Amino acid sequence: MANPERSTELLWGSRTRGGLSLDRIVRTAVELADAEGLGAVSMRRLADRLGFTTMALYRHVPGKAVLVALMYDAALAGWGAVPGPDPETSTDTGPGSDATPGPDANPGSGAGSVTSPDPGADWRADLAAWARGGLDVHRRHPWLADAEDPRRVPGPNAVAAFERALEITARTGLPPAEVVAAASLVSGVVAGAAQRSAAEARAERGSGVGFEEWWGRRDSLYAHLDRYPTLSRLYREGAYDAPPDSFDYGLERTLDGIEARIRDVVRYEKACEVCGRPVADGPAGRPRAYCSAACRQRAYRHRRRTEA
Amino acid sequence: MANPERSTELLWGSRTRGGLSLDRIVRTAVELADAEGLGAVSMRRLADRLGFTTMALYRHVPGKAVLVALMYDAALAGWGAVPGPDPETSTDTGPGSDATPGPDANPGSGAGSVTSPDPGADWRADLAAWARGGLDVHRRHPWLADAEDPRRVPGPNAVAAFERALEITARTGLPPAEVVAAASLVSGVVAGAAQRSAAEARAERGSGVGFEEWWGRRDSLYAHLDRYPTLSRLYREGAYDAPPDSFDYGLERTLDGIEARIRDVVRYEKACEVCGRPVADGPAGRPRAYCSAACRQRAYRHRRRTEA
DNA sequence: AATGGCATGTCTACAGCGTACACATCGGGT
DNA sequence: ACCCGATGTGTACGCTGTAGACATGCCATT
Repeated sequence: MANPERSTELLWGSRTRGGLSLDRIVRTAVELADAEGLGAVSMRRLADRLGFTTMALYRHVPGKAVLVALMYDAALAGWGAVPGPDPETSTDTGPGSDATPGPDANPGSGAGSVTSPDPGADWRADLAAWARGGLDVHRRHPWLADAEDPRRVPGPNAVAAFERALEITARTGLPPAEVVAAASLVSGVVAGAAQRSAAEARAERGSGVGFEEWWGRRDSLYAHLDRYPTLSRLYREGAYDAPPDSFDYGLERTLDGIEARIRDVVRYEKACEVCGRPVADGPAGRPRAYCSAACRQRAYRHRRRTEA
Repeated sequence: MANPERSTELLWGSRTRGGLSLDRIVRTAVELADAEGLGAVSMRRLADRLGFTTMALYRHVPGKAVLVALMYDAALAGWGAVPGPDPETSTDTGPGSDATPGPDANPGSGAGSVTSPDPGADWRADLAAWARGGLDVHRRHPWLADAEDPRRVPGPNAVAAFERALEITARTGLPPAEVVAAASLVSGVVAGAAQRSAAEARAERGSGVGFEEWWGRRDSLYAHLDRYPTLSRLYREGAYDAPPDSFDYGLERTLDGIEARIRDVVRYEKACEVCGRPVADGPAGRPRAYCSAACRQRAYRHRRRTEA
């Protein structure tokens, strides 16, 4: 050990300064991405910011794809939380701060929960709140949309978020496959809005010009649009003067659609009195009790026998 | 001209072989992207395929961003077309083949069109067909999702497609701003589904393993999922056995939502019998005929006068 | 106490990307 | 005859992710 500086540092320096660690890497990467976008997170820049060389990162992370996966789940911390009335809300960042509130502290799936006595009530408000929460998360971490990957193994935070959506959606009484489909649909609405919002934010930062101003200067484009009758009629009628927020509109329409679907399908949630298979009522008339003529006949014979 | 080869070529070679041209570049780029994804379209590879050097491309295109914009609009050719019963359907490819069917050959916005006598009828079927057409386009060009850009100037094909969606949606009788919002919403559903489909396709090609198989091997993930009660209950109940197609489900729910919105809002489309301004019915009760008490009183006085 | 092995960090190098810049060639108008 | 713009070529720069060889320090075993 010919270097006394190094000795001094090791002997007297703050002990925690030294090690690179997975947590520090991921946390710093998330900060970098929050500030400058996922594109700004290169291994070199990240290493620089951490005060190490590029290749040091590879001692803790096998490659960039995995790093992004870790960032992704870290950023999703808290989305799955039940919004309860407790004041502590901002427990977000960091893969180390185990913000995942253990799904087992569950919001009353089995025994009746105290706060909301009726099981199916207010799924719509809760699902809307969940969606808005997701949009908030995406607004805090605009790069999330760029980090999407259909083959990514979901982490605890991602699963917790989806579990929460399923728990809410399940209260609608829709059949299981549709619960998943509906929750996924709303999740997709959130992801789509987040993507548009993030892309616009990036464009604005990249060009230095705001949305309104940029599109206001496209006169050479608008000159061509007279040829499209519906488009120009709608424009003349003020369709673009005060457009509704596209996320709100999409979310409300989607929830309307799910609501309509519930009206159509919940009556299918009845079991055949004989064989237990689901019974689909007709579009009108007296509700059916049996799934088929065979079962009805079987029930009839059974009744005859026991009554006799 | 010391080079006799060059002379021979110029004198005897096929005349059209020579020039690089914007059309050829864009067409070839689209082919390349169709076959190997947008990521495979680098200026070097594209130039190689065309038999020129990289920098030759820059004599025709200012940069890659513009090239992608040209590819994008070229790939959208045909989406805006009215699906009339004519057998010629596959007029898709190429920025040169002016496939845009001139929006002025319009589908009966003004005078009553012959084929569909009732104006509002079947907006739902038409909009669904438009959405499916869009998904088809995206399936033929899976890279379209990667080429999205909120600040891109739309080309004629993109505008034609949106015009078609607006034309259909306008038949619902929704107010102008909502026509745009609803059409955009459906467009977003298409884009979202296309994105998921493309990402999955790329993952499949990249890993060489199909969706089912890949997720079937994630046992080490599923081992963790017991902790999530709703998720595992739904799984046990078979929610994942025969999942509905996510695009179909999302599209139908979205159209349901628009339908519900029409029921809620179309009654607002009535004009005050006195001043002509729009009259909003209350949430219940007898429909209003006047926009204000003042107008009602004016109408009453007018009636008294004319009857007397 | 010495030693071997492993974890950690560093350095150099490579293939790929978009594109700026200097240069060669050719056709057409002054 | 001359020049000039359009077109195509070749080289080079800075950026990316990461493979591979090398140095160092700590821990467990001998």
